Amino acid sequence: MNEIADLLRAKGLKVTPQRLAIFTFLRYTKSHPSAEDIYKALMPTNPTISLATVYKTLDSFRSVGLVQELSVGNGRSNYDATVESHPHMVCTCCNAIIDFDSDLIATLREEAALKTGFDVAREQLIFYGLCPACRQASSQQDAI
Amino acid sequence: MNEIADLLRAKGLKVTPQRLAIFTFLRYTKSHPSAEDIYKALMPTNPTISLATVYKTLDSFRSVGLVQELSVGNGRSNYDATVESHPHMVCTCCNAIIDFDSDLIATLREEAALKTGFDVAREQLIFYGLCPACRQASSQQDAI
DNA sequence: TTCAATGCAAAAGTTTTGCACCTCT
DNA sequence: AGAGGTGCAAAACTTTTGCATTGAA
Repeated sequence: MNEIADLLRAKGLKVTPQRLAIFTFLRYTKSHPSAEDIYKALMPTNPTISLATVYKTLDSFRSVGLVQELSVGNGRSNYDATVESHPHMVCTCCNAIIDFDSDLIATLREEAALKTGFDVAREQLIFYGLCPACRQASSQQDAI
Repeated sequence: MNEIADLLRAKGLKVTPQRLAIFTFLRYTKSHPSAEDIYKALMPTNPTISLATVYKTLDSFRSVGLVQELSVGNGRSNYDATVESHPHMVCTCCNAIIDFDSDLIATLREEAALKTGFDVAREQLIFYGLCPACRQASSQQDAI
């Protein structure tokens, strides 16, 4: 009946209202929220949730492979319920983080293993630039 | 005469003993140190240096393009005096960070721009895995 | 001389931890 | 009933900031 509860149970995690809320939120957003973003988003509907629980839960999820933790260099972690390896694009103006796909990842990973001698387990490919909206805003700014 | 002093001056930065020490250290290490690593490494020879100065200096260096700041997900920033875009390999066991090169970066960056519509300015490509030494150590561990 | 850099201490921000209580299984 | 999860407060860590002093140009 409850798909998300089954997913948690399948990973050996107890099903709690907090975990359901956090995972459901992450599953249905594309915003790559931080722990605090998640906490604030869930406050209205889950008034007793605590930030510490959000952190602990995200760590549990990460260690069983239900979410991916990103370090885009903003001093905090951002979370993504899409766990398949994929690159991210970060807007240096509005801080948006968006997903995209690339067929080059496998090749790059092989090259990395070959050139370094490491066993490569995963990767984090992050691109930085201006999103279309911010580019337009800044070019209008230039025209003033 | 002093190549590094000239480099700083060329970027419009005042030349101070602290800046010379920090940049020289970064230039001649391959270890991708954190601010605190740098502070500790310079303490013996520069007993009055402060951690705040290290942070401020690294930020100055970064903003004029003398160093690159990395976020490999260990909760702090690591610094690299090689500013050309290149991927990094991180050992999840001993935390070593090593550089390597790839000709695929330009292609990947083009693909990123095309697929997302962003103006891409830079990227950070980080691979995680086991270095040869740690792999050997862990396989010996397995054999016990 | 002037303006920027330094160093100290305090503050800010994120994440972790200890512990008592609660609740899934 | 028992193992594990939650929530609170405190602590730990990294980084930033304010400000008086120092030092480079």
